[in-house]
Amino acid sequence: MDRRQKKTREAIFKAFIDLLSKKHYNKITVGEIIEKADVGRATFYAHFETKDFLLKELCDELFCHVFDATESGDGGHKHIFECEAPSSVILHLLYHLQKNDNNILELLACENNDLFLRYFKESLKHLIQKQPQAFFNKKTAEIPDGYWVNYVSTTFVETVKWWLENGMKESPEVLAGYFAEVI
Amino acid sequence: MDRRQKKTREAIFKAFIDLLSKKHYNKITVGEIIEKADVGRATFYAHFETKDFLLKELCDELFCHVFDATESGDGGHKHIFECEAPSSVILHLLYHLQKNDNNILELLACENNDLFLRYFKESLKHLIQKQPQAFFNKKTAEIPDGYWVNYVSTTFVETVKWWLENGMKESPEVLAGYFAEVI
DNA sequence: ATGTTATCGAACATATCGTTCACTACTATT
DNA sequence: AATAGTAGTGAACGATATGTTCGATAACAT
Repeated sequence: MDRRQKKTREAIFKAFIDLLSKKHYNKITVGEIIEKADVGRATFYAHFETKDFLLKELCDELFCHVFDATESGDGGHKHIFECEAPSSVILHLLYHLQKNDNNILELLACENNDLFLRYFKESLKHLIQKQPQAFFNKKTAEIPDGYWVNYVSTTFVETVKWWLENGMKESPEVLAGYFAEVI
Repeated sequence: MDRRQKKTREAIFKAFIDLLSKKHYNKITVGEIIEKADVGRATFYAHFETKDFLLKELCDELFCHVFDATESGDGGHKHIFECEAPSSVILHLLYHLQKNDNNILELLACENNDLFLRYFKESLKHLIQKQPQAFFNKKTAEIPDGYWVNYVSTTFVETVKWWLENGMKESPEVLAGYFAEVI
């Protein structure tokens, strides 16, 4: 990819994340984004059809990285959830969050980012459906699958949100304990 | 209150609910609302400062009615949650939802209404904190209160949402069973 | 060196917002 | 029934944001 394109794209993402952590998505204007990113108006629209698409692409990039990370070269893990015992998937994810890869925390922590949380939850749902053994161990037969998947993913998202809103004082282990407790 | 004021206010609420059930809050314009409500532009702004305030007032009215209903005259209940055994609070609430008082269902069911769900959840939190015995019976000591309250209210909201999205085939009893099961 | 592509920057038409104002219609009170 | 007060009307307005266009410039790949 052209170096210029990459630079522009990243500048826009960065400006957008910056703004998202300070104000509500609805109140952010394209004008603010391009000013902060120091990018021409036409350039913005050459990259993203609308502000909504910008958010979507941002989410795709972030969650793709978090849930499907492939690190090449430095001997990193191939796939977050294939190199771990299923029981520690949650813990692993919490560690990633604690390290704040990709500044994902700013976005999860800030109020009013429902769209963002929705994407997070959707990614989780896919994960749960792929790796049910990590989550389904306590499932009782009478509850429908769809209800259970929704329940588990929501609870996890809310657990993380609560963690952030309360200063992330707990260790990932303690938090995973809370999560396991209610599930 | 002046009959005209009341009529206008209700026409605006009705139009707004109508639109909310069809499209995303962000995409609804004041122009659409006043056209559907058949009300002058200046009139709208005489009643509501902005679209955001309209939503807030709508939520206040609906949730106030659902959570704090006082029916006078026809021998109705004084306060939904004072005339019931604590254990059936959830069931009672589900019955109310099933009857679709105030068209609240359209709003909960439609996609993208996060603001609305937030209000619902906040109301629930207050309820839980007022009536902990209805929800806290299974609480284990190690979990922080804030986490638990958030967990229970979120799970309830998500339970209702799941119910709606799947056609409300289950009876309130069955659904309360699912809820009790996961909690 | 050359053709291609990305960005710039300014201008543009369009849409929505929230306000204003003179005018009309309704309501409550006497 | 007359009147004073209140609410709604509808058109117009300035301000702001949107998404597009286009010629000029600079960076890129080969």
